[in-house]
Amino acid sequence: MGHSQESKLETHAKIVEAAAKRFRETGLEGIGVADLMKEVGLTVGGFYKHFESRGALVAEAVSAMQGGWDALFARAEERGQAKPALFDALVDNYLDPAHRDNPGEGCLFAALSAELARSEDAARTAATQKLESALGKLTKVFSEQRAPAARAAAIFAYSTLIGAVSLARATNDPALSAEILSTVARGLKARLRPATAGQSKR
Amino acid sequence: MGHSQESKLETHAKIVEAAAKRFRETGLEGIGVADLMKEVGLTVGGFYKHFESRGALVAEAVSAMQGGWDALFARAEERGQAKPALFDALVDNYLDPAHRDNPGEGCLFAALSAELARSEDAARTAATQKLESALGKLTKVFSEQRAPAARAAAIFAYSTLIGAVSLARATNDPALSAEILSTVARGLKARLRPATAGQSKR
DNA sequence: ATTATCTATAGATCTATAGATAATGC
DNA sequence: ATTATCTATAGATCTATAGATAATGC
Repeated sequence: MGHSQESKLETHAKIVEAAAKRFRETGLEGIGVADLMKEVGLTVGGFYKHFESRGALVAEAVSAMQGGWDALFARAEERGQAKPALFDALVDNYLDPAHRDNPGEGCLFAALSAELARSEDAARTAATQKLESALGKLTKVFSEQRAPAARAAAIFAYSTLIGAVSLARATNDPALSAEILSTVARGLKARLRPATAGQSKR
Repeated sequence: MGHSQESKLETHAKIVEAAAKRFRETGLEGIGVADLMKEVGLTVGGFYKHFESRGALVAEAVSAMQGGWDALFARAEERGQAKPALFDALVDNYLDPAHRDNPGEGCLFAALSAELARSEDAARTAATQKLESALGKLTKVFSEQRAPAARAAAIFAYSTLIGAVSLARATNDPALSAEILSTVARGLKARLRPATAGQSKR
């Protein structure tokens, strides 16, 4: 039995992390409180000292779900990477088979949109914040356009990405799944890649 | 107690219809066998004379799920509607708030992709057939292009539609939800609407 | 003394099966 | 006689709570 208040905070964070991964893998109802606690090396009984209810954990876990984009944005910033190259990197990363095959570390929306639609408001509010945050970042990639056009491009591209991974995961035909990912990657780059600043043709 | 063999077929079909609706509304695990039977006016016990397991019903229900597109394709055929007008009708219908708000009668993939990814092969195979069928119809809308380009356009547009409705359902911010639907509808028409045959500009 | 975690369990599910009942259809 | 459906229930979940245990921290 661990006991310090500091270790309780660590425990809390570990439960949330495990839930953030497993919920994306198994769905929001695909794993029970007991199994989540076991994954962190604890037992059921302690759970309700950390969360008011299972639903409270769902909301916290949604807030904690990070896809792989943050690193790409950070790297682009650091290297002074141009917008078109960043856009390509985001698309390639999102539509990589590795993302399709590892929902536990992947995009919240590709994994959980449908269940979020049926969830308590706390979880949906957390998801909405994640969505606005992702759209905000993506909008900057299109900043050579006027603000409304840039936001529209972000919403359009994000929808396309999420739909493609959703379909690629749903089918059990590997060829079709691969075709969806590669086709949509090509399509997004051909149709939505931002122009380099001051560049009107490529 | 109804008993004839003919009425058994009717009963079977009613169970599948109810499941096709309720699974899209509540998720594949959101309603139990007992409640599904109750919805058709029957009790649990009879279920396993109709289906070998709950999973067998899931697969049959997936096969039975029809979105609203068939009617639009039929009407276009009948009226000799041009491709661009049909494309616009498909987009507007799919991205209508009524579709977002009524998953039970809507697109299989917007409602169940993530759960299908975790389902038994029977259900995923049924879903794959539905997907190929939808892509096949949509590919014809782009038939003024060469075959590979038309199929690519269909995959791209379908992904975008599914992602948009997924996001519009997930958020609990009504303004954002409406913005996603209208933005993606405008974007698809601007970027992917097929040209009328023989028409190089609009 | 407080509290983070443990064991144990109540109460509410849900799938699947067993055996009874009452129509169908030979 | 067969069988479509019914009632009842076994066995396996899962959420949440009660009460015990053993460190922490005043």
